Amino acid sequence: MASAANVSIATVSRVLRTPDAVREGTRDRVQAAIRSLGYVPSGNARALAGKRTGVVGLLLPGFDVVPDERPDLVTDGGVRVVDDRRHVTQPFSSNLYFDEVLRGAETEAWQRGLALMVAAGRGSSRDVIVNDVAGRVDGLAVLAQTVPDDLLEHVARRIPVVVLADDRRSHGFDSVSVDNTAGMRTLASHVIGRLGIRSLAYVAGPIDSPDDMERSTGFRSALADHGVPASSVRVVHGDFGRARARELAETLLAADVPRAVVCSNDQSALGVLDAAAARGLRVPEDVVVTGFDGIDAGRFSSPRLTTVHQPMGELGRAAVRAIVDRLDRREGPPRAVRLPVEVLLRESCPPAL
Amino acid sequence: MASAANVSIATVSRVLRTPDAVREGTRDRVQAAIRSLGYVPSGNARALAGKRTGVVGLLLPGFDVVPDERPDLVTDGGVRVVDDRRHVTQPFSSNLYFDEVLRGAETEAWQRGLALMVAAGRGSSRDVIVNDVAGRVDGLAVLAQTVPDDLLEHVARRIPVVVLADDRRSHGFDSVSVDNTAGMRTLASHVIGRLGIRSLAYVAGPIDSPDDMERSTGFRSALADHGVPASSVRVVHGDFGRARARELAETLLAADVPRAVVCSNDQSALGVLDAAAARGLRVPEDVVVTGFDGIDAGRFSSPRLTTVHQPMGELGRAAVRAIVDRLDRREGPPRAVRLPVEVLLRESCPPAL
DNA sequence: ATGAAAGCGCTAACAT
DNA sequence: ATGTTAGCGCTTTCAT
Repeated sequence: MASAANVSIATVSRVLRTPDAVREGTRDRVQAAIRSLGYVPSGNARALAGKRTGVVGLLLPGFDVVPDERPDLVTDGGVRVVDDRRHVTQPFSSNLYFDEVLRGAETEAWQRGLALMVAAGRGSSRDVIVNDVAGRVDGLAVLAQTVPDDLLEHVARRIPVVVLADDRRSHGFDSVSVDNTAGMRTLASHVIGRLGIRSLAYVAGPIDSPDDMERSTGFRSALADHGVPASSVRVVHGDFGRARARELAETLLAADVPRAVVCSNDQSALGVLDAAAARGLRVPEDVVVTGFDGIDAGRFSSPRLTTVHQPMGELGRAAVRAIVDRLDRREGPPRAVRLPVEVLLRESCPPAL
Repeated sequence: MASAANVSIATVSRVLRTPDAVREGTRDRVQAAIRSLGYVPSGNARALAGKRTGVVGLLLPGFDVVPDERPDLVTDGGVRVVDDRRHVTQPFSSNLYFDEVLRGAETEAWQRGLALMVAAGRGSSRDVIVNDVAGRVDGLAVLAQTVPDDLLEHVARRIPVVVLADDRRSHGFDSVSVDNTAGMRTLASHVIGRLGIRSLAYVAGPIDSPDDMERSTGFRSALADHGVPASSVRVVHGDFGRARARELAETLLAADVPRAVVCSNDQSALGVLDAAAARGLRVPEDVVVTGFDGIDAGRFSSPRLTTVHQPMGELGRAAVRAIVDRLDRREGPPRAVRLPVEVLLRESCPPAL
């Protein structure tokens, strides 16, 4: 390549990185050669020589997509024809969540001239994958609970690691998370203060979930703010899943029906909606229901779900920013970025009754 | 690193790549050192030495996310509260399309021990980005119309390139696309042959769209198959957009209403649904409507949209497979993979009337 | 303004 | 079974 333009390899490098440092005639000659030879510089060699890769990594939890079963109606001309009328809508929301994070990270990365390498921490090969991407990038963003702590610590000794959706300062990692507490506090204040509801139930998540803990704290703050005794609130613990929440709500809504059911996440709230419908209770007329997350299914439920929306795309963007920050400032205590959330009032708990 | 375990650098390499070629004691010593030093091997150096990166690239069209505007209701405790009741659902479907492709590619890549680098060909910096990823990967998958041909040809001289969702054999590229023709033919056959409808209208897309051409061909085949004269079908050309389709359909459904409106894509079909609703026509009782693509919005429309579903995830997977194939067999004519589609019969055009 | 040469951190012969 | 060594394709001084 270099020889085709009668220049040294160093000059080719200059044409690519610092074109102004090369005389015009020479530059043109080199560029012509690049074109005619179909030359594309090796990013790997560059990264190796330059001691930085210009790539950031993003580790998502397993993507495992389970295709749903639908009966063949006929197979006509090699094309499957399926009766999709009763087809149960997939709980695709969790995937969407990651997709948005990914898109945010992608956007921010390229805006900063960085490439993005994605990987999903799938099962057994996870360690290999993690090391593999860690060895190719300048910094790594990891979604909470995707990678065990010890592996993360190992990697963090070499490159900046930022944990998403979980405040890990205490573990020594930079983190980007969402303001669960303020979000729930605001939503609950709406229910109690604005709508004037004082008969409440709370559907919590698993006791060990950090998200749930923060949201519960926010909920209790709202109670305190408005002088509602915590003891007057019936609290049940679900598992963040729709089915379990529905079971719990069947009981909750059996007698002495609360005027509001506040849930720690959207899936639970959807389960409560299911139970309310089964019991013939109208939402929001008989009971208002709220969720947390802003998953897509909540936009399509009936009634549509009032919730606290997490800025997924921003999470991805902030992650990349955090990595870049850390790259510029290798030392210093871990930082935690808190992203604001947004309360979305929809039909299941409207602005006013 | 090597010295910490009293071995040569070559032995470290062996422990990592061919552990069995190293005596157990030595291996343990090296692994201990790896752990205690937080050593992560450089993927770049490896790629450089090994003459292959183990990474495939995926180029998507711009991800540009336009956040929608919603009015602030109040801002309470730093948390925005928004009345989201009338919030128009975003046409997020096109994004979902790419997300699924991405997920498919991701899955296939990691199953084959390859990493995945993603980039969105955004505006001006596109050339830079393309070259940047091209220089870092063993092969590149590009979504149709993301990158101009000359750039693609340049890159293709160095690494395998496969074009997605567009049959580019004629251009010399490998490609993975979807069987538009058979899909439309099958769906139209259902309408004509099975439902016995002979009064049809067809909403086409832009005349220069390869997708549209194939679908039109499939449609005409179905007409011929069932002896319906092409001249009896009213054909209008839209732009694949919902708004334009609605305008066209207003006219189409004004008088002499066809029993079926077959559309070249889902967005158009949704526009037709809009028009039908505006005119007080019942779907499917008065007129049946079909689309093509299988976008999510069609699962949530009312009535739900009968369509031909494209296997987006498979597209991504097949793309990675095509790259790997080509890597093993650098020479030879371009190959075109055709993926099967699936007809999904939903309420807008049910299995039977 | 350009060339020469020393690495960057590995892998892959080739030796021992 | 392990060490030695020559690159891989660049960037970056240091000369010229």
